[in-house]
Amino acid sequence: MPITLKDIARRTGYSVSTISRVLNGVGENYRISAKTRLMIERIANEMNYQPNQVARGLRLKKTHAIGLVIPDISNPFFAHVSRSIQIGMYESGYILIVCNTDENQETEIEQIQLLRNKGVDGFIIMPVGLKSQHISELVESKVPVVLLDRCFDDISTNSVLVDNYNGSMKAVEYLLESGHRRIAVIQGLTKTSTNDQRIKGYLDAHKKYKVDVDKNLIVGKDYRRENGYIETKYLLNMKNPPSVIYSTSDLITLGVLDAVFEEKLRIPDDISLVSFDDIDYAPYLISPLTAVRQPWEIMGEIAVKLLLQEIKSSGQMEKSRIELKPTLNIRKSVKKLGNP
Amino acid sequence: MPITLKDIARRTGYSVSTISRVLNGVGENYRISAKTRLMIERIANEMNYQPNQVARGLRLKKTHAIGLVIPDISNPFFAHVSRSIQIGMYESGYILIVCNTDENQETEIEQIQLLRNKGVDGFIIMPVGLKSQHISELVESKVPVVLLDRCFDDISTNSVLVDNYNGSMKAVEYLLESGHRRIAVIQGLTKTSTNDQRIKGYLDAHKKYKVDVDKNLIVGKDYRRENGYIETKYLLNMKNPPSVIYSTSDLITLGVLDAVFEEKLRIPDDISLVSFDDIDYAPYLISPLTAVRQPWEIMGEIAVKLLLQEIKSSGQMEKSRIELKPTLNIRKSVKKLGNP
DNA sequence: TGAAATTGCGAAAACGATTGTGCTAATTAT
DNA sequence: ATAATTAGCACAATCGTTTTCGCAATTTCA
Repeated sequence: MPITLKDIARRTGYSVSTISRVLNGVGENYRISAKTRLMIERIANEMNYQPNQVARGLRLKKTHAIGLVIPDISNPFFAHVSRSIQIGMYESGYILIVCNTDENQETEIEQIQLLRNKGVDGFIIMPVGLKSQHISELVESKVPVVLLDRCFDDISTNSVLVDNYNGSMKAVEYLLESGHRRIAVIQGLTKTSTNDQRIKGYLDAHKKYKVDVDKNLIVGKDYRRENGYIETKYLLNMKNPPSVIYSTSDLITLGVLDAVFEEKLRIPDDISLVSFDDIDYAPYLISPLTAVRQPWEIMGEIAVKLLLQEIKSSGQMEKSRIELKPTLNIRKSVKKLGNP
Repeated sequence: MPITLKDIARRTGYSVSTISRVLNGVGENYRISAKTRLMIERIANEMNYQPNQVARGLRLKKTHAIGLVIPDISNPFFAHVSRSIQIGMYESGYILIVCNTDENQETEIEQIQLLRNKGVDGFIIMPVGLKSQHISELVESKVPVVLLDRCFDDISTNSVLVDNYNGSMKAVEYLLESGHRRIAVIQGLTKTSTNDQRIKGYLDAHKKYKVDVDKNLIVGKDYRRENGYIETKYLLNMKNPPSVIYSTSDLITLGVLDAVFEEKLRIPDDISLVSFDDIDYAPYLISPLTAVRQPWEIMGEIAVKLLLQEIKSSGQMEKSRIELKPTLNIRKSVKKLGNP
């Protein structure tokens, strides 16, 4: 049985309220004498008193817990961001309740509701991105929220993301400059801001270079490894296959590699590859992977900062949307073609 | 303002206790008439009542939250296990409070205490492994605990781990059979069960093959990438360098790769490499990596199962220690040497 | 018809903390 | 000497649930 204030009260002879005040350091305000204070503190220590945070949460309507909602913790991008968030939040005295939505919109809605009932003080959400109403309800209820990675244009929230449009554009421009003309792209979840921006970048880069886009080269529908595998199999077996595959996320890239190796093709000799999301192992892949890197740690740290501010200002803060620049790490997975 | 039982009571004219009983589905036991039940349920739905889990947690002394304590969520091994645990727990109605200890023993102790105060119903802990007293205190207090990955022999807890000894032995035997005689090993955190078993496997494999061990080839001290980097730099520049480096974890392997590439060496021509912990990208590394694979998902699922049982039996269950077999995935990072 | 049984529900005490208000004794002021 | 302060603390309400106990009204039974 854990020690409660009542136990200390019995032991010391003082009342529960006095104990509470002393242990909260507001004894002086209530004119608790120094002698009493010291004695209470000593006994509390002796008994190793640990405040029950559930009770405190009920009374104060603050749990010092925040909900972290992510699609998939085993995805390196999310894992790194999560770590950064965890550390920042813990330093500020918050703990993290982590939920995986598995890229399922309904699961996300359900989990957010559950977390609200648990009384979390705020949310950092990397949304699936298909629906936004449940999130705008949060915002309207003045629940502190920060969106990460994907965002919505129709609701005003704090959000942290990378400039997906420009990152994608840079990557595709690089491909075009390298002489590629048939550039396949494997999309992530369509109808999400992130994906649409990346595709827009892809299209606009083509436009800028006055290269026509073959719509058949725009494939894929979600962020799973299988999506990468299936679409790559399809692309590689086209009558007129692409010379390069642009994968829009690290898990997709893994599927692409599965298929490329199954087909016994070599990168970049037989097929070039570029990826949005740079993983730790990218430099050491069989063909060091050219990839767009998102600043993980920074994204996490900024999200933490925004959320803490939002909590402090209790929803009165004006929302900020922070967009970070991704960088293109050029390695060796893209073949230079002679100007065609 | 969220709706409370009191609000529904006012609206319906019934008492808080009646509302509570009806919404908990035990109305019949208390002879609440069908008419009343239906009416209360209807109104509760209309008002979109969501029970306050903090209050419920206080009253029931059950939060339906469990603490997941891991060294580092950005490590792929831990990330995969965590995902598996998250999914299993969520299915059973539990949410996860996740803490990163950063391989710091004191942080771990602190976080476990914090989680207890938060009233978690149980723990799944992947301990740092240097101290065990705080964990045995948990067990003595009948708090449900499952240890994962690393464990302690001196306390009796549920634990799930791989057979590190045999996994390590298999890997080193393979190296010896491949003709290697100077096998360097980069350790993880020393004095932890996991590491010590792996080193024991390393030593016993040598013994079995009657090969003397050069103690200078046993290096390293923790699981960080930097450790892999530094020790590899050291090993590669010895007067009599090893022909193969055995890295005991994926993060270390990353550091090894950093150093090997910096030295412009080729794998396996100039230096062979084998790793404990198989990562998703292993087959696609510049030299497809030979590695010991731990069954992530299964480890997570078993941990969940054990914890749920332990919670149900409220600490009366006999503890089980479940050891899984790792497998050696042989790829191409180890050079075959002619029998020396 | 009166006692016993049943129906249908409410009051109130927890759970463990925080906090506004109030009360008594000692001290100070007048 | 009496009134006014002040020091030092306790009471009790509160947060939103759950649950034990019980009570009045109705029905059943003899």
